[in-house]
Amino acid sequence: MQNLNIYNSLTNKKEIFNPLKDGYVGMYVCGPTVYSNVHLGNVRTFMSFDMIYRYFLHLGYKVRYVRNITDAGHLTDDNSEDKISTKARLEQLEPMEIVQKYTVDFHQILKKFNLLPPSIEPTATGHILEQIQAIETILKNGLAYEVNGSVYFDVLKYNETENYGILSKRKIEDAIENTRVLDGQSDKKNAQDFALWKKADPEHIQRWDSPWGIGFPGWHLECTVMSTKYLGEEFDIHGGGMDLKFPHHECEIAQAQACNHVAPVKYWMHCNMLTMNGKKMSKSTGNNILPEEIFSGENKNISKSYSASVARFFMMQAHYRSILDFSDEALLASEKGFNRLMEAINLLDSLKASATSTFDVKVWKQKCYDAMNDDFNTPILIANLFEAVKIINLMHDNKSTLTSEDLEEFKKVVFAFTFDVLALENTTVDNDNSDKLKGVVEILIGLRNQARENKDWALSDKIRDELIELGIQLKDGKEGTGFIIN
RNA sequence: GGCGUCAUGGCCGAGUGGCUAGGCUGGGCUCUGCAAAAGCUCCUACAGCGGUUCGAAUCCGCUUGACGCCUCCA
Repeated sequence: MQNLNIYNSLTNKKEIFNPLKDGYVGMYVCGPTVYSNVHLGNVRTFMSFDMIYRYFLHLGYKVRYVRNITDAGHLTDDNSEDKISTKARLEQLEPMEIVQKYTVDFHQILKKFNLLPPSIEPTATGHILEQIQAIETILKNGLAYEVNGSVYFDVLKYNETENYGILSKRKIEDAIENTRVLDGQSDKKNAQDFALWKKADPEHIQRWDSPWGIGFPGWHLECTVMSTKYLGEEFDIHGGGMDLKFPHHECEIAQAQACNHVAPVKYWMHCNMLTMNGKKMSKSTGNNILPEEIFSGENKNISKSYSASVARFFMMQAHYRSILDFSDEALLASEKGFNRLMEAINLLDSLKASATSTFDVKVWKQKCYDAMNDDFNTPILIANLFEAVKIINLMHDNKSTLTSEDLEEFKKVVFAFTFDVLALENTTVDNDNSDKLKGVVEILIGLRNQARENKDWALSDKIRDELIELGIQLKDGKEGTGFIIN
């Protein structure tokens, strides 16, 4: 197996991937908080890790991929109620109805973008007991304290022997200086302490019994507990959006260290933000676009609808660690490029082998792997796929050749990267009516060819132009006329 | 205010010292009855200023600008 380099946010360097156990990968990715519809920015992160998951599978690893559903615990701005409870009150539903509604939406959307389901998808509410046990352990280890029915993690105490800020590269002294002023009615000893367990006010709907009274778990604990339970005290990869790096992931490290006395994660991976109009997409600010709006075209930021595959291709054309700005213009360009790629792939099966090869398939194949092995560089991979497009078109025009052995290898690699790794779906292939539709188009092509032989250009052009209006484009080539249906 | 990231040609977007990224757009050519498609080809680059170096988009410093985190966020 070839060396795979991964950019580790913990060290800010690319490192050769060495799994804890040969041939196996344990990967945890922070999932959504299910109190509203996922927007395209959320989708980007999950799509990036789907690509990463798929590439590991392609390389032959056995992967346990855990992605949670956060269905409890995230507080709103006023710190009095969590987001799911707030939404439940607003929509007059049970919190679990809210959770169910948006979990179903989440799954449907990801399926449309062709994401594989994770191996395990645990929920926070399904792991309250484990969270209480973890809190007890942290209390026992002297790194948390109870105040008035709530339990807080003692960041300063932890920082005496460990490094709070190891991931986000913050110095706790700076944080203290900068937060000294805002001193509230908080029970916390220090502003940077975070809640492990919060006492529930009487009106709080989501509530569980605990050794410290009725309450609910803190918002960083679930990931620590669930990753430990399903992947062990140490595991290979932890991923999530860049915006979770601090405080969420920093707190996860602290909690895991406080419980198990080991660094939980070998490689931290962070996907960058999808922006729109230069600003981060976000649920709370409303600067976002929903997948359904992409599919329907009903959003003021786009001029037309786009397929999920085009959106996926658009995102795969940027590196996962780069900020990507969403725009109609960029989507239009991606759609054209995507169609060109798919049209070439549609020609692959009709290509004929020759006695010699004019193109080095082995070198090209290695370039594809080199791109992916360099921290999952999908834009470079796609550039290489466009080199393949050129070869396919040249072969189609009999201007380039491959031996049957090379051709088989070439097809295998093109298919593997396009469909298995990038997980693009060939929307240019037709649906159930295709055979009949194709037959009709073939008849029209025949009529047009007769007209052309008779130099009846008026008729031949009429057939061509009326077909194009229906979205059927004829392509005249040396070997006859082909067509694509858009 | 603190910490951090980024600034590439008309647009999107790769590239951690010397060698064509790629896609989209625009011009020219080949093919074609004419187009389209396809192929070939061309144009406009590395925010600004200074430094290191034989050589920098790539390293260092400063300036300007943008964004992210510091509160829930993928």
